[in-house]
Amino acid sequence: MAKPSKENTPITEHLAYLLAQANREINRQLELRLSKEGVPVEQWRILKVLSDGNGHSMGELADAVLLNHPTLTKMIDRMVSDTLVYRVQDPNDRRKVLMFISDRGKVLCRKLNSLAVDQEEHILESYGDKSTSELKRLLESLIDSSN
Amino acid sequence: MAKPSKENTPITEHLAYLLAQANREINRQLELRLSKEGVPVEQWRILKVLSDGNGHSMGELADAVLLNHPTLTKMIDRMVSDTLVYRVQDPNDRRKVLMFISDRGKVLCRKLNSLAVDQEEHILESYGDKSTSELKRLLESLIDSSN
DNA sequence: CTTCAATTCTTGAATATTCAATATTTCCAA
DNA sequence: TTGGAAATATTGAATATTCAAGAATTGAAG
Repeated sequence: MAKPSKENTPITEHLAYLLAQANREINRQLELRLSKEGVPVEQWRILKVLSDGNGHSMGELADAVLLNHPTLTKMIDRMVSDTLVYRVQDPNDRRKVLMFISDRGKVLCRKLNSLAVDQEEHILESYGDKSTSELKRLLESLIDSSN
Repeated sequence: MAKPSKENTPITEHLAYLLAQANREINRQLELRLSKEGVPVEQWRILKVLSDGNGHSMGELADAVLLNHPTLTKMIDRMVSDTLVYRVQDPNDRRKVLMFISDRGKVLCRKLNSLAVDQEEHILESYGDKSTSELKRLLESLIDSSN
């Protein structure tokens, strides 16, 4: 009996591939909902992070919304033009810029949240309560174990 | 007691966000390994799909490797320049192009496979056998339930 | 103090991706 | 048959992302 080799495992069985595929699909669905308000997923994430009302530096934001710095800077430029967020120089460390959400941003964020909740509920229905929370748990622990 | 509302759930608890985060992290690690051979993850996927020796049309490939058509076309152009793959017009349907892997592509693919296996083994170690297979199972079923 | 390395953010050029339009071939209904 | 709609792949322009470099500020060692 030959020693089992993983070297020609089909791509569809790799964890990296399954994650990419699931992410792509769920993201596509979310995009579809949020497009009702003409907002890309990343902007919703930004608004959501800022909606705690506190100032967040660009670096902090970039980490939180999974974008690298230059991409975030350019996206924020657009959102500032749309008056969804605004910049304030950090008084304690003038290298930093603190981002805040505007009133207009808050209103938009609420609409987007409810569209996103719709999606989560749709997933819960078709995929099941139990599977969803179990999947979330496993993903969190995978992320933890990767640091 | 207020009715529990999901509308201000932190972003980190959304399934879409957890998937994006996990995908980003695992993909980053894989990228790092494959960069030893200077090959992007998508090219490895392409080689892997083609390494069954059969011809695959561009549409089929695009689905399999999670790229849209124009992006794939341009990536394939590069891989043809590198003589990793080659195009053949499908004799049965001349709208289609069949992609094949070259000998050079096969050699490279074997090296890449073993780098990828390294990663999967690293995940198994730090994350555990049980969690990994359970996560894979749940991801597969999520993908299924999304179609 | 002063100098120099580290941190933070932005910019511009290079690169990659996407959208819409095009070309080719096949399919099918009239 | 044939004429038009559908399927397949590519192209080019518009857009977005990334990489490397730069500007400003802080921190800290000498």
